[in-house]
This record gives sequence, structure tokens and C-alpha cells, in this order.
Amino acid sequence: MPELPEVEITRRALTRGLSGERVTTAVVRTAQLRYPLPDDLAGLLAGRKLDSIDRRGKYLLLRFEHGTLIAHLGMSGSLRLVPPQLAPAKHDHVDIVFGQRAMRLHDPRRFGALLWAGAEADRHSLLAALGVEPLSREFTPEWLHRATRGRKAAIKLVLMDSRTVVGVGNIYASESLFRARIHPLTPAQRLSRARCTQLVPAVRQTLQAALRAGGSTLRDFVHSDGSLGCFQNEYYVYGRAAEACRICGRAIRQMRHAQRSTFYCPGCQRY
DNA sequence: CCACGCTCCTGCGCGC
DNA sequence: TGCGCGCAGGAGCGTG
Repeated sequence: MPELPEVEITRRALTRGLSGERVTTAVVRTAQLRYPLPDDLAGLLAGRKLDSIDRRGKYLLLRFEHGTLIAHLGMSGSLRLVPPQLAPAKHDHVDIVFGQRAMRLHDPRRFGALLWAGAEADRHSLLAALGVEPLSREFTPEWLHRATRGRKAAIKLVLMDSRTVVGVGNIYASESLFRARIHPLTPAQRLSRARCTQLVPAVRQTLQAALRAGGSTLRDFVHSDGSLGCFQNEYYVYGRAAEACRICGRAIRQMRHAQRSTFYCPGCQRY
């Protein structure tokens, strides 16, 4: 579910609601998500101040005065701000309580993660090898052109490979390739500089449009106040198999590639 | 280094 | 109506 826009929306809301606040306690109801939860989370965080929240790819970095809590929402996770006394629902695995507000982690599929990284979080093994941020100045056509040389894999897979670019998942990869008019199975190394010049702004525009629309809510994603995103209404190809392309009118195709659904327009997108 | 397939888990929609 | 199957937005890891 959550790709970069949804994680960034979550980051902004949590920053508004919680930065500078002190943890009262933490409640852990599930011992393990993708990884075991930190031991004694309440003891680790109680009395500590949350200085800021950063994002690296789809990871949220909650910076406390004595270290960093790394959170990942996996495929079905959300972080909501709730009154601490609100009864937990099914799959509400963790609360971090800040006085009269709690940050509640909900994750039906439990692919999410919560890890304590200490002071050197950015060197954590999960973060150290991540690629460039797609909304940063580093992500340029020249950079993408260089990064794709020697890569035979399909451009869609390379876009989704977090060692290359972070934050682009299955939905936004399909949408970005449509906007750039590039067929998703094009071998990455065959992309000319001109096509990289199409693709880089297409990725940026897709992510920024999703951010403006409040992200996508397909099944699980909710904002930290419980409201829903609406970018799914603006999709050009994702989930639109057999529907008419918004640009050329031809039927959108769906195929399975590398065990993932891939959507494209056979008229607009070329190798 | 690169490519690929498997894996964790629950829920839901579809077809029979 | 009920049930079983396949699929769902991530990404680390092992293997070749």
C-alpha cells in the first residue's frame, strides 16, 4: 500500500502532531511484525522527547534525543493519532503514547517493521544501501541514464528497486511509465538519454500529484487522522485493465511480470 | 555485480 | 450461501 507519497503524508501529519512531545509510555500487543519489536519499548522511550521525523525512502525515522526509531508500514500499515483510551481494534499492534495522544500502528498483514537504531540510524543496514530520493535534486535524467547502464532488467523493476531509486512501488511505477510513454518491459539499459529525460519528470510528477491528492487509498491506507487519500481516482493505468486509455482510448492491458501486476497502454507506451 | 524466486501475513473478491 | 483459491500496494534474503 504505502509508497513514498503515503509515507510522506504520514510523516507530515505525525510531525505536526507529535514533534517536540515527550513519550509517556508504549504499549506492545504483538511481539513480532516483519522483525521482532524492540525489547521493552516503554522503557526505551518513556520520558524521551521526539525531536523530529525524517523519511528515507519508505522508512520513517523518528528521531529521539537518545536514538532513532525506524518504522516501515510494509504493505498494509498505517500510523494514526488517536486518544490513548480508544479501545484497540484488531491488528492495532503498538501504541506510543504522548500524553493525551497516541501514535497507533495498525498493520493487518504484519509486513511492517519497528526497529530501534540508536544514534547512528542512517548507517543502519536497511538504510545504508538505499538509492536516491526521487524528489531530490540528485535524481536527474543524467543520473538515471548512468544508473541504468548495464542493467538488463525491465525498467519497471529497476524503478521499483530501492537500491536505485527509493519510494516507487508497484502502482507509481506503472503510472510513471505511462506518463513517460515507456513500455514497462523495456530493458533499462536500452533507455536513451532522451527517454530518461521523459521518465525522471514523469516519476516526480506522479509522486507530487499523489502527494497533492492525499495519496492513494485502495484498501488500507488512511491518514493519521483517519481520512482517506483520493489519488486512485486519477490513475491512468493501474487497476484499469480493459478500460479505455484516458489519452488514446485503447484498452489498458494488465499482465503479470515478476509476480506483480503491471498495467500499461499498448497505444501510448512503446519499447 | 546482477537477476530471479521465495517468503513473511491476513483479508477480500471472485468463481464454482 | 459457503468455500477455496488467487491475488494484494514491500522488500530482504538466498541462490545461481
